[in-house]
Amino acid sequence: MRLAPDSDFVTNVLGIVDSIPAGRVMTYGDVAAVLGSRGARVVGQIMAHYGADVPWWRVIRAGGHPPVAHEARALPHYRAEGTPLVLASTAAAGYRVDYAVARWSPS
DNA sequence: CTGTTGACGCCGG
DNA sequence: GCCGGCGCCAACA
Repeated sequence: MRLAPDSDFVTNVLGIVDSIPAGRVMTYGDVAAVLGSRGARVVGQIMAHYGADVPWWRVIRAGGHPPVAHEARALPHYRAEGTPLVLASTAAAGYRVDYAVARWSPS
């Protein structure tokens, strides 16, 4: 039951994500806000099915964590793009994006 | 129109 | 600072 690939909502979301410059990130909630909606979940759904064509790793959760099942997959991208990261005290705890610095707002 | 499903967000404990 | 619960929005059966 995925969202309509030809829907404006999907097109807008993918467009916004694609407009995020390297080294910057946006939360699902921010992307949804730009669309005038608070459907942060919907944005996640779109990313899950159609995010393959956009830099999905630049879209993170409000807490600064990458998608729950993709943190390891996104890390190399962040390192390559120079995205501000905050390594956890313990290596096992993983890492999180320095949202305060890497935050990006489309103009 | 109602129910179900999420790569989510915020608040309270 | 971590964990759990409730709320939101869009699309499909």
